[in-house]
Parts: sequence; structure tokens; C-alpha cells
Amino acid sequence: MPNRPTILDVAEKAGVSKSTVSLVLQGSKSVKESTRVVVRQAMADIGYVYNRSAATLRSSSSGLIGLVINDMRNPFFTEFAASLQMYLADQGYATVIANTDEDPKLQARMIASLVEHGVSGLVLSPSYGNETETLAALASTGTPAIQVFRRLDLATGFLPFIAPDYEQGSTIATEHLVSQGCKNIAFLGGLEGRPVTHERMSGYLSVLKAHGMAPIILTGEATRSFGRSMAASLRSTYPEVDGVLCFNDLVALGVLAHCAEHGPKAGKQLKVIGIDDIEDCLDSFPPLTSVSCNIPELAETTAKKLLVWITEGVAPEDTTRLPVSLTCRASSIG
Amino acid sequence: MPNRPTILDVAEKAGVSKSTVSLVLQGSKSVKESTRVVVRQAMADIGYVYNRSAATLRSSSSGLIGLVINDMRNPFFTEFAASLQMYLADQGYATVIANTDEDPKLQARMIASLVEHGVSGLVLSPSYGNETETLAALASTGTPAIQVFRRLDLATGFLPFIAPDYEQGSTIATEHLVSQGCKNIAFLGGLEGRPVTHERMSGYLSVLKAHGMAPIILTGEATRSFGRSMAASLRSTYPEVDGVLCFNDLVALGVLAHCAEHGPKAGKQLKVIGIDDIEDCLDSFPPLTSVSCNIPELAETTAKKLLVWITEGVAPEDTTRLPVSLTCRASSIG
DNA sequence: CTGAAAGCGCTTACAG
DNA sequence: CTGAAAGCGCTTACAG
Repeated sequence: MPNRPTILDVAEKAGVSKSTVSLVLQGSKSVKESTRVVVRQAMADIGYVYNRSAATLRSSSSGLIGLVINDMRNPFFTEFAASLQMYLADQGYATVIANTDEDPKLQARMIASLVEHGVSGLVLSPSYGNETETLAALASTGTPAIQVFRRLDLATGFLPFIAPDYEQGSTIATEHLVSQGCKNIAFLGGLEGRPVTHERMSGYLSVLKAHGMAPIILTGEATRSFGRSMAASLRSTYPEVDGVLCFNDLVALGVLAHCAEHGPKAGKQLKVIGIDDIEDCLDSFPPLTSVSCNIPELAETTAKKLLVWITEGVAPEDTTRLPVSLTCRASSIG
Repeated sequence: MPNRPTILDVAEKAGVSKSTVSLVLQGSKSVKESTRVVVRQAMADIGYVYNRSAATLRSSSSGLIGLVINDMRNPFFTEFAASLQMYLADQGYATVIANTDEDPKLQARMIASLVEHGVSGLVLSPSYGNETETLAALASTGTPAIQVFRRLDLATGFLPFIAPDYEQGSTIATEHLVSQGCKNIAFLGGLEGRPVTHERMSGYLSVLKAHGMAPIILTGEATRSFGRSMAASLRSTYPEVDGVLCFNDLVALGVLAHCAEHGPKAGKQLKVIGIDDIEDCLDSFPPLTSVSCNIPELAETTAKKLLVWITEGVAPEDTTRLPVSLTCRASSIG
């Protein structure tokens, strides 16, 4: 392969100066239509490929957006990532997705790497721990960055935060369980002491209080297998429980899996609700009622605010909460 | 924020020339340990951040690897992506993950964009269709690229291919069903006419032939919901079926979901096997027997071969098949 | 082991 | 509407 052609080659082929080629590349209005056509044709003829590194160096804007995710194996995050990437691609930005697997050390390294690559902006669904390093990596260049779903304590007033209104979500979910006649409602999953756990629990607590009911709380990992095992211990320890709100859909799906195997009948004897409304909710038995966070909308909002920040220098407000709704399916009606 | 410091600032602060700083950055052996320390310290002091765009421009190696995936919502691909990224990160490469959602148009655009960004190499799990454009985008710069899992027809001899040995997988899975006493074994899922469907079917067909059994084949989408609905029609149309091999785990999990709801008893009356061995196999009811492709190993093999190609110019052989194994769980033993 | 100089492929004012 | 020139921040031979 001979040396990759440059705008100089294009300019020569098209019989214009390289500035003109550059302007065509940027879609400038000040290039005559006829020259634009000639230049485009020349590019096609000699197989020109735009070199973004050069452009980035000169203009210090890479057109690259970093997305750092704490758990890419959770379908919820995957759906968010896919939506965000689609939207950004439409706007001419490429997305670099990095998975930190809840490892804060890795998170700091990934962010540092993305910053070196000159990302124009960053979306972070953070892992907890090591906050100082993570934020230092971010602060080193002043790259616009938004945190989503979870909030790092140290980052208030520095990293704008966008998330679904989990408190509202757990409120309407718990109200729904009450209206379905549940008398003993448990909350399952979510790691103790995490802000996001408390948020998702808060509506549950206030609704129970309003109805004079006592909370039953079993915290733990947000996984299917935790859901399965908790369903078992719930049954032996609190046999009176007839409704559960789960930290997320994975936990709820684990509960349903246990019920399918050992009973009680989900939907009938035990009403189950998850949070996130991932696609798998449709295919469980019975289909899972869940608090829908409208992931595509959340992704689009995040992308829009980030792009405004990047292109116009206007940072979003410190906290944005998006409304949620309850998608009722058979697991809570019966 | 004042202008981001450059190696010139570091050099000044450390009292050396900028070449020396550059050598330190590259970990060159020819810098005295004592100067190395001084330079590193200077970097830390003034908050220096490496500018990779500049380095890329000069050295034409970006340290960026593109991963283009046809379906990021399938946990199988997510696990592959996560493994690949971890391995590459260890080697100092950042991964750009792009999802094409089975859209070949999008695939061509994504690849073109990655190439513009100067990725050092590319891993492609292709969407079918539009092959010419996809390959043209790839060929435009001669970027080393490997296709995984699926193979584009036009790409033979041009895009090396790495995949699990699906034929072997379907062979051992079908043998297992036979050894468990199944008399009527069906194959479920996978789109008609796709090479990957035929591969996964081939072992099934040959084992059935060897045992003088007649094949029962229902092709279709590789999703949970397809699995559910196919389980229903299987039961009404072929009630004699006592074993099924599914195109992938999602289909098999759909079948299990149907069985949990309507019977027959999976594992007992109907033995079910999937392919891919994703994590969810552990949490279904009953746990799903599956052909394990050893995703982390596949990811590592792919990464290693790609890096050898990039750094030493040695392309991998045209086809690499990795061995598979059967992970037996309750869905096929009863 | 370290320094001075050229150049990677673009964009960006500035003239004309 | 188009051209000539400078420069973005590195790396890379080449001297010394």
C-alpha cells in the first residue's frame, strides 16, 4: 500500500489548493457547489481517507465520546450504551465504550486513557471507590463529563448528574402492590449503603409508612442468582410476604426463576416488581412488571446535554431527574 | 484552564530537551534512571497529559482497536466484548466498541468512521448484507482486521476468520441427547440460509444420520421470544419430540420459559441444550446445558493474533477454529 | 545518554 | 470564493 493520500493529493488531483479541500471536508458554505463536486470526485478517485488525528491535533476536537460503564454485562447498561451510541453516531460522533466491571482502579485508568485520546466528552456510570483518582483523571483537562444513574459523592457541583427518578419509581411500584391487595411487602437486593439503593428504597419506605405497614428489607447483590437465593430465604423466614419490590430486574427475574421451580405462584400468591424494564421482562414466566426508565430517552437527553456542553460551553444543571412509569405485566396482576 | 501543558513545558520544568521527555514517555531504555525520575516528577507537578493525537499523527499508530458487533444486546457478544477489552487494555490498547444492530449500512459507516480515527486494528462480528461497502471501507487503508463468529462470503482470503468449532459443538451436544435416551431430536432457531446456522446444524445432522434418526428442523430468529413460541408449536406439531438442540442459549432459554409455564417438564420429558454457554444458563429453571465456547479464551486468541498482525505484520491463517465443550446441567439430565 | 531539526496531515486566520 | 503560510504536539533519525 503506497502512502495514504492526503488533502494535498486531493488538491492536486482536483486542481485547487489544499485549503479548499479542507473547507469541503468541513462542509463549509463558502465553497462553490461546482468545486465541491470536483473535490469530492477527486477524493473518491484516489481513495482518500480523512485523517482525524491530524484534524484533532490542529482543532483540538476529536469527535470521540467516551462512555465508561460499571457493568456491561447488565442488559440495562447495554441498552443504554446502544441507544447513546446510535444517537451520537447520528450527530457525527463516535463512541468509545469502556467497561470497568465495578473496579474503581480500572475506572481511573480507563478515564485517563480516554482523556489522552482526546475525547470531546465523557459519560460515566461510575463504580464506587477510588473517587479521588477518578476525578483527578477527569479534571486534568477539563473535559466535559456527565455522570449517569449513580452519583459519586465527591463529584457534586463538578460532575452533572442525570438519572431516572427512582424515588418516584419505587413509590408508584409500591402503591401498585398495595392496590393489588398485598399486605406484606418486601424490598430485595441492592448493596447496603449505596445511594442508589437508598433512592430505590425511599419510595417503598414512604408508601409503607403511609399505609402503616412494616418494611422487610433484604439487601444484597443486584444479580439473578442473588434473587433466586433471596426468594428461598424470604419464603422460609417471612412466609407471610405476598409482594416484593426488587432493586432491579435481574433480582426480580431471579425471584421468578425460584418461584417457577419451587413456588409460590408468581403473580398469584406472590406479586413481583422489578426496576429498569429491560427487554428480558417480556420473556420471563410470568412476564415481569417493572418500573420503566425509558432508556432511549435517557440516553438521548444525556447525549444532547453533553453535546451542548461541548459545542456551546454550557454545562447542564447539577441534577436532572427523568420521569418513570410502571409497565404492568402478569407478575403483579393475578 | 490555561493551555494544556506539552512536552516542551515538561522539558523546561525538568531541565532537559523535549526529545528526552518523549523518550521517557515511550519507556525507552536509553534514558538514565535519574533523569527518568526527574521527568516523571515534572509531569506530575505541572499536570501533564499525553496527547495521543499528536503521537498518532507522527507515528501513525493510534493504540486504538475497533470492535464492531452485530448485536450488543445479546449477552454472548457482551461477554466477548468485555473480555476482549480487558485483554487489550492490559496491552495498552483502548477499545472502541460499535454496535451495528444487524444493519449492514450502519456497519459500513461505523467501519469507515473507525478507520478515519486511525484504529490500529479491527475486530468484526459482521452483519450480513452490503458486503461490498463494508469491505471497501476496510480495504481503504489496509487496516488489519479479523472477523469473528460469522464469515462474510466475499471476505475469504482477505479477512481472517476466528470462531468456535460449532460443528464439533453440535455433534457432542446431539451425541449427548442420544446417550440420554432421546428418540426424536429437533433443532430450533437460527435464520435459514445463514452459514452460521448450517454450521451449528451440521453436527446435529450427521449424528442423527449415524443413528438412523430423522431430523426435525424449525429455523427462525435467535431470540428468547422465538424460543418460547417455537416450543409451543413444537408441542402441537411434533409431540413425540423428547430432545432439542437450540441455535443458541437465548432460544433455549425461551424454550425453558415455555416449559416452566405450560410443560412438558424440561430435563425430564424434554431435554434441552443451548449453544454459547452465557452466564444466564446458570440461573434458568432448570439450569441450561450448553455448548461452551470459552469466550474469554476466544477473545484472548483474537486479541493476540490481531496484535501480532499489527506489531509484526504477520496476518493470522485464514481460518482458526477453537475447540468447544459441553457443560452439562439439569436441562438435559433427568 | 541527550539535543536540534524536520515533519506527520490537517485547520485556521489572513490576504486577495 | 480561493491561496500561501503558520502551527497543533508529538516522534524520529541524526549528531554529538
